[in-house]
Amino acid sequence: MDTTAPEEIDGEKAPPMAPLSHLREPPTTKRGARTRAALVKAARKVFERDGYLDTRLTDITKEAQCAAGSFYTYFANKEEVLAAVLLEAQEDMLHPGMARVAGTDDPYAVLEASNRAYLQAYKRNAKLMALLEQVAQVEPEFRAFRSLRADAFIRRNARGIADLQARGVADRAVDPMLASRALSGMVSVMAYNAFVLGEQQEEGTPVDFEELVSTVTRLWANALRFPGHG
Amino acid sequence: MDTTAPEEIDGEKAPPMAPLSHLREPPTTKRGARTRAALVKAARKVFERDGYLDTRLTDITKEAQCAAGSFYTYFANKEEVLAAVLLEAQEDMLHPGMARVAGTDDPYAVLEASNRAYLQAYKRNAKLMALLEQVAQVEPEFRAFRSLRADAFIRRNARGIADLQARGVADRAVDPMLASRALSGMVSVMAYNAFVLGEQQEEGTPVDFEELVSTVTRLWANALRFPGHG
Amino acid sequence: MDTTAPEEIDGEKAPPMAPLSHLREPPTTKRGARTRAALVKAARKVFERDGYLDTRLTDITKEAQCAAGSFYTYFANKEEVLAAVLLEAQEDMLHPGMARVAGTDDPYAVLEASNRAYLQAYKRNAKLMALLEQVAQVEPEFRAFRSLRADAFIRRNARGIADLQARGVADRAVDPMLASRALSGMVSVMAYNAFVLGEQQEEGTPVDFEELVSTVTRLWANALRFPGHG
Amino acid sequence: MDTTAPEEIDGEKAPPMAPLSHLREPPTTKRGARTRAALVKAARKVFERDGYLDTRLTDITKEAQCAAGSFYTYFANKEEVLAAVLLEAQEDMLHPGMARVAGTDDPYAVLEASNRAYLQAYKRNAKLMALLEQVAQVEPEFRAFRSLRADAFIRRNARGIADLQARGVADRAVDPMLASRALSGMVSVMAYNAFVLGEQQEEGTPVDFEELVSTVTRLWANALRFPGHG
DNA sequence: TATGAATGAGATTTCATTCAT
DNA sequence: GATGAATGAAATCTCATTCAT
Repeated sequence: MDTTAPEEIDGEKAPPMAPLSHLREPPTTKRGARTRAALVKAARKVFERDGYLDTRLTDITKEAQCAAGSFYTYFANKEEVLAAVLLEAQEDMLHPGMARVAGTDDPYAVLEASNRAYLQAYKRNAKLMALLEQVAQVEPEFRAFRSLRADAFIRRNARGIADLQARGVADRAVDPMLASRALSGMVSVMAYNAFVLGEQQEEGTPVDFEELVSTVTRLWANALRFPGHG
Repeated sequence: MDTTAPEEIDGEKAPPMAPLSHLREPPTTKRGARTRAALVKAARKVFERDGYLDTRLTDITKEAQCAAGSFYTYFANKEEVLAAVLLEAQEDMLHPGMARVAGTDDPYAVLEASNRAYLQAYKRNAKLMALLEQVAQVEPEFRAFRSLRADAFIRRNARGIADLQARGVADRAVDPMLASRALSGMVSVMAYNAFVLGEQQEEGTPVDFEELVSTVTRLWANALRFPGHG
Repeated sequence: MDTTAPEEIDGEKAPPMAPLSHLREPPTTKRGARTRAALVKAARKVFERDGYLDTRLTDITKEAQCAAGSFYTYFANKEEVLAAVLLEAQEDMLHPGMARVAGTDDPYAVLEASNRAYLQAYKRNAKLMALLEQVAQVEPEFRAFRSLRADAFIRRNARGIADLQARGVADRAVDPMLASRALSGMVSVMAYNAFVLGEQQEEGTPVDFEELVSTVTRLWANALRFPGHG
Repeated sequence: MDTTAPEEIDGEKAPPMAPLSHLREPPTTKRGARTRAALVKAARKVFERDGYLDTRLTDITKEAQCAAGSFYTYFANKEEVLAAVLLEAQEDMLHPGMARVAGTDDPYAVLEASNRAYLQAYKRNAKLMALLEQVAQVEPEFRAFRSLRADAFIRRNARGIADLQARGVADRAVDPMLASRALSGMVSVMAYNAFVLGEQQEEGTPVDFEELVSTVTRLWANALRFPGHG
């Protein structure tokens, strides 16, 4: 949707992951760094496999092939490893290789590219998104993080909508922020259904990716009354 | 959106709550019925207050003013009480006092009434919806129930969309089912954000209910290219 | 020393064991009462045998022949059982079958009887006193209890000293409270050395009980300049 | 009380701190000596601040600004550092800059000077005395050390009492050793109450130091029936 | 049916001590 | 000697579920 680098949207580079930054000092030695990395990697794997709640700390240390006590050298509890996991993944989750469509200004093309990029990123990180949804239901800290991530997209898209309204391309009757909430939400539910729920239940027709992209794009464009795509 | 009784949508009366029907025989004595009812009522209260995961069985029995052991006379575990709770509430959650707009066939008016009814029902049962979202993340059984509920709306709306397409009122370029998924999803996210998340965090502007209704209705109508609302 | 019932010393019946009264509801059933009693009894035994610090909760439940979890039906932690143990024993520890010497008003005889009673009670409860000394070093709550107990005696004896001063029998040059602190302290150290330390180290001459009584009594009487015992 | 150098009291120079002498070879290098000294100093500080039991080895090494592992180069465990700490302090604790009252032989004046010196030393080392009391409840090794220290004073004072009895100044009816135990104990309890407990609880009237000295001295003198101080 | 105490598996967490660098 | 991460044996505490009364 938008064509600016995400950091510049609000005119400032927001501190990312504010709610999750209770992290302690990074290890000083190489060995320490290795162990910590092994723990984070193991945590991600186990979380994605078993879910946050069913994961016991020892599952993580077992997977990381270290002693139970070693966990506490780097993290105070399950929440903290999860924060580390998300911190490592957030770059890819938040900035989905932006939608700069070469050589065009066509709003529809830009919108489609934006949606495609979002959905690709969602798909790529589907397991982590599933995890985030689960954790957000359980730990307020991560509920805040989920909101943060959602808001990043919503604001970006709101800015895009406002631009198009200014250019006379989008319906001026709707509040850009509210419309963005609704339409961004629409895309994210579709993504959740397709890539999270769609995977869990083997049955059912998996939606075709391109059909997904084109459907949400068309609905979005129509909703804002882009001209000429009748 | 639709104008038919919900049960007839698919041409058959689907067994509601299929995933939740592991319930045992109802109590035979009056006393038993009273105890069971007290437990279900207490469970709903405690679940809504503390969340599913943080609720201990003894919290429920304490609230119901009966002994811990009595619980097992009626339910095998926490899941079963929750099923009972949802079963009692599902009527209101599924059939939001339908949108039969007296004396009009105006698709826009019907759509708006439908959305208003949906959002009102969501708001009315917001705590239960929050609970359902939480539980769906944790117990596959209830994930299925959540899907069931969502699908009921989606199918209903898909039928509505197909009707409008047949009448030439809605854009025929989109698949009615896919469009319904997207647009129904859009409305439900908005509801979740407004009535579940909006309540949890005291800060922030609570969205005005009528603005919510009109925004989602306008976007929906536009997305399907209803004529004449330019 | 004094001849009044201890409760009346301060003109009011002080709430005994104030610092230790975090006890929860007593069990309702007979079975519960039995289990609780078994736990308290077992706790006393194990505490006296192994010391407070080296006692694990499971040692207590093992001794009481019940499951580890049952402990928490009655007590929140080790401190609480200890409080219960001390509560049960406090009567005997605080009111050592008072020194009412029949048919005499002889201050020396009264003093001696008082000291004998004190030392007998100390000896009788020597293991518990040892425990209390240990715990007082570790848990502030019990430090307060120890002080409470000590103060009960000190105030009682201060009252006795003041009486004797009024009757012209005791040296008026000393502050009764300060003198009582010193002399009561003297007796309690002797008791601690004899009955706590004396037992722990098998070697060494165990002091003769009557010699102990007569020595502290003589020193006490002299210190206050009782007349006529030259 | 006594007028002889402490080492000569028993006619022999007793090996001081016998129970604590499991110490290993002193470090050979300067660097080693420095590290060891830092550890002992840190240990004293942390022990006095947090108590023996609540002190973790890493608290000490952190305070000493060295690595956890370095601790084991010099000490086998917590007990050993404590022994080192006490060893360094024992000189001042045992030989309180003796009471040689210039130009007088007045037993009362000597006694008072002796008590003042003892109480001053106690006050000076109050935190260490508190520590010693705590540790004595927990580690038999240090219980023995505490006894050793107490006995040093008791024997010294017993010798003094015997001298005075020989000179006809003190009551011959009491056993000098037993009397010394009682009276020395009296002084030490007062010191403990004033300087250890008195500090812990901010409330309450702190006893005036000189009043303390004069009270215990008067009671002590009276107890032994020093003549002429009526 | 109702009661409420008893059970015990299982998860988290601490920290003295070891050991590779 | 010094470092600081790794180890793993405890110990506490929770709570769903059972069961005797």
